[in-house]
Amino acid sequence: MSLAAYALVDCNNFYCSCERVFRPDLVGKPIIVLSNNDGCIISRSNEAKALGVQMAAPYFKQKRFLERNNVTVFSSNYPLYGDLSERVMNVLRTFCPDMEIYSIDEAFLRLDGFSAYNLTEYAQRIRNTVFRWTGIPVSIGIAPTKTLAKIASHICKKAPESSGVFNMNDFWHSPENIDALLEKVPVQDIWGIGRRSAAKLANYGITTARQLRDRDNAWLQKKLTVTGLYTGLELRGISSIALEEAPPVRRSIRSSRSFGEPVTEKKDAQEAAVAYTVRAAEKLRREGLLASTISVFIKTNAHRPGDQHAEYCAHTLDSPTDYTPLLVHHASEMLLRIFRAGHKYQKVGVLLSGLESKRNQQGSLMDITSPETQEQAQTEARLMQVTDAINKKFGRGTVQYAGEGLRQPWKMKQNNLSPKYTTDWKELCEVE
DNA sequence: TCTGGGGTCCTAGGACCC
DNA sequence: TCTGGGGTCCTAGGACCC
Repeated sequence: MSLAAYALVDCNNFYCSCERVFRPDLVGKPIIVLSNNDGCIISRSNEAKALGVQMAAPYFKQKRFLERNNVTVFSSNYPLYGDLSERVMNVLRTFCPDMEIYSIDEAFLRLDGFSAYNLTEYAQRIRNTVFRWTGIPVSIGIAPTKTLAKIASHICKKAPESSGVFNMNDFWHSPENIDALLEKVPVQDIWGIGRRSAAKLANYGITTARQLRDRDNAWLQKKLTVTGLYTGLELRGISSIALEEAPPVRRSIRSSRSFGEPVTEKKDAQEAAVAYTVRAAEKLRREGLLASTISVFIKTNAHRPGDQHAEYCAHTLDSPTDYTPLLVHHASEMLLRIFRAGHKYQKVGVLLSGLESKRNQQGSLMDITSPETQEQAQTEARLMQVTDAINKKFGRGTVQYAGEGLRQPWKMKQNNLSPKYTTDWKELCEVE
């Protein structure tokens, strides 16, 4: 039987690469992309990495250094990244229909059926095509399991001579090569092993992927739960984490942001809670879902130990809904309940959970409710449809809820935003 | 002055039931 | 009144991911 073959296609420094597609003048130069609120650094070009710029470093601490070194800085522009991601995924699908979109910049492909091809060459073709059609450079790791494919893609990024593809299957049948390779992988670089588990494993003298692989199943399960057991099996080449081709059913929708400035006024925190509820409810309807529970949380800045307050409040509705005014009403009320004057708040968030499909619900609703209730439900649904349609056509916030406020002093910072080149007619790229 | 946002899964423990 | 096993469901907290 031939070896299973999973490929992980991973976009290189994805957000930076997206910015460069529209700014070719920045190719070969150091650039970075910041998190929301211009808080910390979440993507670095190779040139920025070479300067020693650290991932997740707070921007304000690096600002001087970045200026001195002529690093170009971008606020994150998610509509742009989402659009380019979709284009990359569409190209990949033409090469392999057995595909799992794992994140905005990664996809797993199941390449078993392509044994007639030389897989390394096939991956090379995928890589070249993605770059030609979208401008995004990718790395591809191939191995008998998803966990090993992740490792293969890391290896490939670190080794320039791999020319963007690393195929572990090519020498799977020489165990000493695989041993040598896994020996060089630190345990915390393995998919599914985070900081806490790595620290725990270090206490048992386990610091490399090879050492983890060689522990027995019972030990792995005892120390790291079943997820750790699966990781161990996958490191041995036994596929235990399946390809998920259909996106999993969503369980929750969250909307939360750090404030641009610390918030001390109840009214401002309440506006933010309302605004986030409006956004979460839009997403709910876009995906044809209803929520049965809404929660609101508020917190102060964890980096300011002198002023700490964090609280959370949940409300379960009589029946699941996607009606914004009702959700806004509950969110607003809960916020007032958890807000305490005298604190400098950093963040408010809204979580919708207990989600179910609207389609399943409608039938049963019709059976048991009165004509008046049905009519009201239809009026509400139409109102939501109309506001969604207007906001889609003319831009978010064209129709706004009064509770969201107008001045919005709590709004996040985005001082280095690039234009919406691909998703907004007003900001299309101009060609001269 | 300034430190992201949005998700999932697993386990333990409590409440409740037969 | 006391005793017991076994099952389900829910929630909070921890850990992980990109």
